[in-house]
Amino acid sequence: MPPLNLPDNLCMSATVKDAPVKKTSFRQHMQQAREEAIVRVVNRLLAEKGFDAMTVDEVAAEVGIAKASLYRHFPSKEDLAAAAMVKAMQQAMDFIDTLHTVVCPLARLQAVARWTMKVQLAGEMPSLPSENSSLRATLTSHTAYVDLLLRISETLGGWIEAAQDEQKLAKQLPPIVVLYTLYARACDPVLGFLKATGQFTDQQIIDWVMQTCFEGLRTR
Amino acid sequence: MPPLNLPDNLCMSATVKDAPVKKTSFRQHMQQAREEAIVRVVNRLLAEKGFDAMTVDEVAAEVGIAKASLYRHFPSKEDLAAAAMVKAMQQAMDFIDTLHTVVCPLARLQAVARWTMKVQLAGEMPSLPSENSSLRATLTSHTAYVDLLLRISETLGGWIEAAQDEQKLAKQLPPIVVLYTLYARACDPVLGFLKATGQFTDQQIIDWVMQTCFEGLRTR
DNA sequence: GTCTATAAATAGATAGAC
DNA sequence: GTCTATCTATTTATAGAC
Repeated sequence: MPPLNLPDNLCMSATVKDAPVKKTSFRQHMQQAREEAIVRVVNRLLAEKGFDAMTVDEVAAEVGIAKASLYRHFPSKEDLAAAAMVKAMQQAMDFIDTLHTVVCPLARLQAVARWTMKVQLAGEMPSLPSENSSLRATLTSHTAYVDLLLRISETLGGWIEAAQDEQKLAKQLPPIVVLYTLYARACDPVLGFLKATGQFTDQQIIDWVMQTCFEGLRTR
Repeated sequence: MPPLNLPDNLCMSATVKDAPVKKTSFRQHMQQAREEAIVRVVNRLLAEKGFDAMTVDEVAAEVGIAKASLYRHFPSKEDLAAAAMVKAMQQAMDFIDTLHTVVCPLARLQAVARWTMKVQLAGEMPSLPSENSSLRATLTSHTAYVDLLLRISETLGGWIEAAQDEQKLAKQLPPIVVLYTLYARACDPVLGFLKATGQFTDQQIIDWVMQTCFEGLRTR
């Protein structure tokens, strides 16, 4: 037994002494794998059609399990969506954590924007909840979601202020305007519109939207 | 009886000779007024919650008529939405037509962008149809909608090319990228996010989003 | 834990009286 | 033309067998 009462995610001991735990661990592993498969499907459907148009029947069918089994893992449709949002934000946070080696704050922000656009073009970016959705209430009471959103916002907010101090980002704009703009670009429908024309590569599309975002439409 | 078989909307004669016609005209007027009231409600609900979350019961309740009466005016929910979209685009086209006195093409484009943002903050901008919605099929087969979208796109497209020729708009960007970007900004969620903070005036919000759109996030 | 079958609620759309 | 009442399909969610 550890001397300190650490939360589970901070307990680093990988070795297990008792035999019975092995079976439990295996089961937990299987359950986790199943839930990850579910979340992957939800993530894609959420990106494709949005929360309202996504049906639980659809999710169950695509995962290949019965709907009742789905509800054993997640208590409601809103919680399904919340899990998908949390996973997407965790991946974003993971990517953000890889950027601490990049010195220039503006470059870090641009790297994040580029990453989110790539995720969106891959059809893996769950769309933002529209403001009056039933989803919003669930999300704002979902601590994992709120915590992650806060951490990401604080990290990016710090970078934004640093970039403004370096005169790299427009100082006339309040940091929250920049932050919300970056969030909005992660779901920018322009990417999908341009992709739907079938005339451009993903790389071209991302480069153009990156330019409109950071350089603006007007000639420099 | 008129000598030519003109469509109704091209018949300019305001004076009516036969008495019975007066009643018909009055009825038509009333019907048109009712339909305009319906479209106003649909427009607002579409802006608030989007097509999927909007219910026909809601529309009927807010207009103050029975649902069956609604269906006498519009054959389906999709047609309700289409009528709202068409009306919004007609208003956009009307505004665009007032801009032919403005000489600078860039100034015209900026005026249009500013106008759409004002409409959106007023809660009167019906949101874009998500790509796989049942609404999209109806819209693309709705000639009035397609015609208006085409006319607006051609007008703005011409202004974009002119502005690029004048070196006012970034020439690296294909005109279609600029056009889609302007369309997307008309529905930019950043406006709603910033308004929801309650910290800023509509004028501030519009000025900031206009700056991010045309000047970009990076320092000039 | 997964399944089949079903409940409960709500959606879009229509019938038929007035 | 507008209403009340209803139909039909779909959706979220659950009961209960295995």
